[in-house]
Amino acid sequence: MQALAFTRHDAASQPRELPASPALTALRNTAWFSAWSPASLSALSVVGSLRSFGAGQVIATAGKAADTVAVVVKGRVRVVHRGEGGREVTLEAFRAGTICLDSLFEAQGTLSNDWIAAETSLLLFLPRDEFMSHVRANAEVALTLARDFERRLARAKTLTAELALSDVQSRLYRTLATLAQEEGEASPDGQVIRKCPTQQELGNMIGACRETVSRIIAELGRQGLVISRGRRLTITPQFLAMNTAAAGEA
Amino acid sequence: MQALAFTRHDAASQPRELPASPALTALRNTAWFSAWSPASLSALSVVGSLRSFGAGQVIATAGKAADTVAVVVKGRVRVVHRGEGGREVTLEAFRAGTICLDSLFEAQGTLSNDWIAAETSLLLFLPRDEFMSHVRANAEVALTLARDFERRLARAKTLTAELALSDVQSRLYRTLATLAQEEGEASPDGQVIRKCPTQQELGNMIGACRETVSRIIAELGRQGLVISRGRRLTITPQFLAMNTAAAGEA
DNA sequence: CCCAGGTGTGGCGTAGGCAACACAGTTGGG
DNA sequence: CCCAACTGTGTTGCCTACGCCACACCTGGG
Repeated sequence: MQALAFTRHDAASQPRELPASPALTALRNTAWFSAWSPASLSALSVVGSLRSFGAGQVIATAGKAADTVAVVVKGRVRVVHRGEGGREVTLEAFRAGTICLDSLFEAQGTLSNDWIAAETSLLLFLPRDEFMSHVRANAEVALTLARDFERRLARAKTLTAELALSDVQSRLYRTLATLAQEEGEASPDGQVIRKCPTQQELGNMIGACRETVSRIIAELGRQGLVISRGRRLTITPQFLAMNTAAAGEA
Repeated sequence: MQALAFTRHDAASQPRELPASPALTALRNTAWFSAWSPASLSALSVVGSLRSFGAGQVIATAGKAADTVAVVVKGRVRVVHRGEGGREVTLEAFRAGTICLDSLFEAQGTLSNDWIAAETSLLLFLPRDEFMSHVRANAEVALTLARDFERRLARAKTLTAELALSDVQSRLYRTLATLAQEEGEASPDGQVIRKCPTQQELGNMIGACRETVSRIIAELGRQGLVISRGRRLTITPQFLAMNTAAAGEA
């Protein structure tokens, strides 16, 4: 709202203000907001606040009032549900350029799950009402929102289906394959996943325990389908071929 | 069935406009469209077509082009994913007044799952593009859409979490409880669920097999927490008390 | 160098899927 | 009205996938 005037007067009489607000740059570089008008962006950036989190740090816990939305500027955020016995599942993951939205429409909404920084991350928090009023003003933007939700819904449904009718092995195979495709960098041996999620984390993503994941990956290694060295996991092209579009293994 | 009304007006010599189009009435009575302008509704109703389906009948199968959306005017639609070994899960259920949306935003979207009529149902099919152009024209409506998706996402996340970390028993307890609250009619003994889903269907909803569901319900009956007679299931208030907000049982 | 956090492996116990039947209810046809 | 043909339910037995426990080995960051 004021932002434009702000920057302009900056040079002249501004006591202490960054010439190119980091929040604004963050918004500009965020894929999710690509359809937004510059005016909305700068208006939003004024009321937003940047905060960074270390790997594993808790960003918010279930039950907290959902009065703010978080843009993932850098890093990765996981939405985690904790069960009784210390077990937990990762329900969703938000990578850089996406936005964590939960209970957006409930009047007195509260977060339904915990948000954890999966790695060192930089988040931009925006007041929910402010955010929503911009969405409300622009049908195209509202559609972006709907599309985003649809994508998330599709993912959730896939996971549900897998949990209900596949075994741990196939679930792991599939997530390794997609991980390779989305994160992997090509190399002579195959797709290399640098900074591969912990086996515990992999387990959480597919509803399995650490040990089982370990066993399966070890077996894959023995078969030469995968090379695991420390934090780096290499997925061979053959494995990829087997687990994309087809699914059958003994 | 609609055919009757149709023929009647036809004979009466109205070549172009039905005085009270069944499609329009359907739209008007559908909760999902309550925020829509009358103009949009009648425009849509003109291009919509009503069709009815018997219980268990397949409405559409995975892979079909998602070029139409379906409003559930009467009855209930289940979205089902079929796995290899004949097993299947119910991923979502749409009751009367809701609208089945899938792959709404993909350019060449195809349905990702099968749609089955859970009971005798009446559906109104609308061409997707037509539908979308109305949504696009009105931010408020687009927001309704987003809200709808968010609700579905929340449900999906709950199911995922349960599948990953609760056992069949607690899952069943919870769905029985919600079923009682949403479908049940009060009675001296408790909430009566008339036309309760088959045990097979219950199993599909929670990713369990028929036998297990049977065992658990039988046990509940023995404990007097539930009365199962034929197609009717009665949930006692005590059971409800136990499984709403609290969850712990031996 | 050391400690913490990640990984490999073995054993044990069990939830729950699959198969297999036997007994209802309901439908419908003669 | 009665007997088939179904469709849904109760129950029992077997068998495996996998979670949990327990412990030993890496490995990389301070």
